[in-house]
Amino acid sequence: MVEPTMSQPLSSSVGDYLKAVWGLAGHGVAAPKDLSSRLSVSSASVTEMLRRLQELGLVEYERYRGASLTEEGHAEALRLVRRHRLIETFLLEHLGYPWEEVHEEAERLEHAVSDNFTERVAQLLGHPDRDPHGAPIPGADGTLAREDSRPLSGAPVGDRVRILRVGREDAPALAYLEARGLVPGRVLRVEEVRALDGVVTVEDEDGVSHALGGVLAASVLVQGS
Amino acid sequence: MVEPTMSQPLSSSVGDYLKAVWGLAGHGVAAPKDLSSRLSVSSASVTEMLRRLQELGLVEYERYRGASLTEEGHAEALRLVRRHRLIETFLLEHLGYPWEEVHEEAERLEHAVSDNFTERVAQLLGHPDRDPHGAPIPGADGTLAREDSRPLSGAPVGDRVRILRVGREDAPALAYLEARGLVPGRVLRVEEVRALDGVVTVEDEDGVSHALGGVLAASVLVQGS
DNA sequence: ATCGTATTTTAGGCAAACCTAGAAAATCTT
DNA sequence: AAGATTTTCTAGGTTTGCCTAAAATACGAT
Ligand SMILES: [Mn+2]
Ligand SMILES: [Mn+2]
Ligand SMILES: [Mn+2]
Ligand SMILES: [Mn+2]
Repeated sequence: MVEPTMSQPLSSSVGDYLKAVWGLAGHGVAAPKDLSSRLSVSSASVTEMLRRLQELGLVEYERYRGASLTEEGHAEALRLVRRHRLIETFLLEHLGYPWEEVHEEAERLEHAVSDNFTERVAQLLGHPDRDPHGAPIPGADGTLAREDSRPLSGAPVGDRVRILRVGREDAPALAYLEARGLVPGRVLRVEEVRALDGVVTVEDEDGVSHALGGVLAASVLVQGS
Repeated sequence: MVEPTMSQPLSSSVGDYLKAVWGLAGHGVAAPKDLSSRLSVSSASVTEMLRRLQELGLVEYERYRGASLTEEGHAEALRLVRRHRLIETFLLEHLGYPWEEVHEEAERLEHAVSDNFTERVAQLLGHPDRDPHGAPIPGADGTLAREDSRPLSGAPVGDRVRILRVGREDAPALAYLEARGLVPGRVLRVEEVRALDGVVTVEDEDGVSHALGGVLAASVLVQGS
């Protein structure tokens, strides 16, 4: 089913656009505005690139609407996401990087490593299925495990939940969460979800309470414990 | 003494040009023709880039003669060489890459990794002073150990010598040498250096003889055992 | 010293990614 | 249904890094 158009390797810009479309919309349509702000690039640049990506057969693009990934584009995006997440795991586990620093390095390395490198790292790591932030690592065959989690901000008060994943990649937020032990695997009890301002208060296993703003709480993904 | 012009990071092209000047001439002057063939780039491109490198303060360039590295350019070249050689060592020792495949991967990764990454790898490896091909690894402070070796092609017949380094980076030659165990550390006895065609015959520790063409023998660097 | 060859530079182009400014289209508000 | 606002596209421009073809320079050999 996949076109055999294995021409030249794609540039890092192209790759980052594909990842952005995937991250924003999955199989759906990503709006130029959202791509522009996610990639920190002018909307003129987005328009231009989307046209090129369509030319390359990587997205389906409709003017004034946005772009969705073709099968080929989707496969390429997932391949990059796999690399990114494996590299993050490697940096943390083998090079001793702090949790909040792995993302930036991976963002560059994902474009420079070969498939050979990627698979050797996967093997070294024992083929993990989640990265240090709890995000699932796509398989080498392009499959991605279904996610079964809800944002902490929508958890019922009183519930015991386990952090499955942290859907953030900016260093300050990650450093803050790690300092409080709010990392994947941690079990919490939901004390309060305040309607007024969205602040969520939780108690961790050591009896310590943490209050998280609505936006931050929404990026902490949990599953019923 | 080093200018504090720590502006934006240099591109991989710029880095590869600097490494090429260094590899061809060290502190001396590298000719455009040699850069052109080493980098597989037209001479017009070389002229253009040398002008830019001068503009950036990385080389001193004289028309129709070539370019030599400034202090800053030299430092940058050595920094890349350090990365390259550490990465090669890491690929071999920790990811199980075959000897002849490490160079190509390192050639790309050297431009994508951070100093942080590099120094963490150095630590993981125990701060090695030679890479898998026997080439010395520059220190983080920009120092490079003096080399005390001679080409095998110029060794006196009858001498016992130890391979210190293999000055080649193309996969076929490396694969050939490794298949015969002609790698750094191996001790050989020089049986014949034929004036006629430069072919060098050596006997290894297991009593096996090897005949190497003049060009290949010149790239095998040895020291008196 | 001059000729012929090799090397280097110049001139002119091209593609990838970015940008700003302004026009056009879509969407939200009243 | 306008009008105002937001979003997107178009037009035109820049930088980096490469190219080919042709002119200029340097060098080696008679
Ligand atoms: Mn990440
Ligand atoms: Mn990236
Ligand atoms: Mn190498
Ligand atoms: Mn390189």
